[in-house]
Amino acid sequence: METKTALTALTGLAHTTRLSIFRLLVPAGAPGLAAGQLGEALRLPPATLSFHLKELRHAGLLTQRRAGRTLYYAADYTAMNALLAYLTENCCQADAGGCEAVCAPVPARKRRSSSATRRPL
Amino acid sequence: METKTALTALTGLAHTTRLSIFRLLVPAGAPGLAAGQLGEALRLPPATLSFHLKELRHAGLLTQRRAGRTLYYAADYTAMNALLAYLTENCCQADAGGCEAVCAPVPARKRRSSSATRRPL
DNA sequence: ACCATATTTCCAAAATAATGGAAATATGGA
DNA sequence: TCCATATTTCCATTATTTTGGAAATATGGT
Repeated sequence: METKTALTALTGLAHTTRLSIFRLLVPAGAPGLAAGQLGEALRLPPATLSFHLKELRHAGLLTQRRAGRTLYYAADYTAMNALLAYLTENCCQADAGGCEAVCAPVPARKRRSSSATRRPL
Repeated sequence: METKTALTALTGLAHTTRLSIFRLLVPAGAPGLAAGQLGEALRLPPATLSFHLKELRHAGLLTQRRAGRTLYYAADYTAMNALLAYLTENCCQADAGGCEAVCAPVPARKRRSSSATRRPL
């Protein structure tokens, strides 16, 4: 992934409203949610919502699909994965302690709290 | 991880200069790099560099360590992991296709390009 | 053709973030 | 104490982003 791409993705997520939108869409999967549903859930004026949806879409984080009058937005998992990969690239190159402890994949048995048991999207 | 924390972390990374700094520090591991080294590598005026380092530090992404006159900065892997976990929380809840294909952990054998073979930091 | 709904685009005002020179602080050495 | 090096803080200027009302566009139903 190119730096510029990663940067737009990060900028996309670096805003309260947009992060909320994205996080509503992550569990929603491929069908996604209608713009209206998002607007109601987050209580946003249409223009504001639309602005942020465009932003996220241009950042490659959302896909758009029309069904009749309503536009459905869904999280783009592939883009998300690419971003995560970009951020963690070349981790653990240095051998000085502190890295390995955290870098090592979490053992399958005895999982820690959800925040520590990430798996690829 | 709290939304607010994730948001500061994302805002921290959502800037060319800061993303560059962070990515220089990721492979540098625990010893990190001196502010001066970063400034030289990125050709930044001291005030600008300092501004961004503070930003990253307040975002919890960097740790600071003094050795004599020089300040060393290092990437905070724990914070990074928490952020990644936060972003991917509740992935794959919906069963409609498109998610599983991407969500499934990459098979150990026959690894794809580096951008597809992320492992925890 | 006309009306209703869903959503977007336009745009100007308001808010927020970034830049870098100059002065200040911190540390170490002679 | 005095000087040099490393880095930060101060702060005014400049640049970028966000907001939301009003008007425009898109689609579907009658």
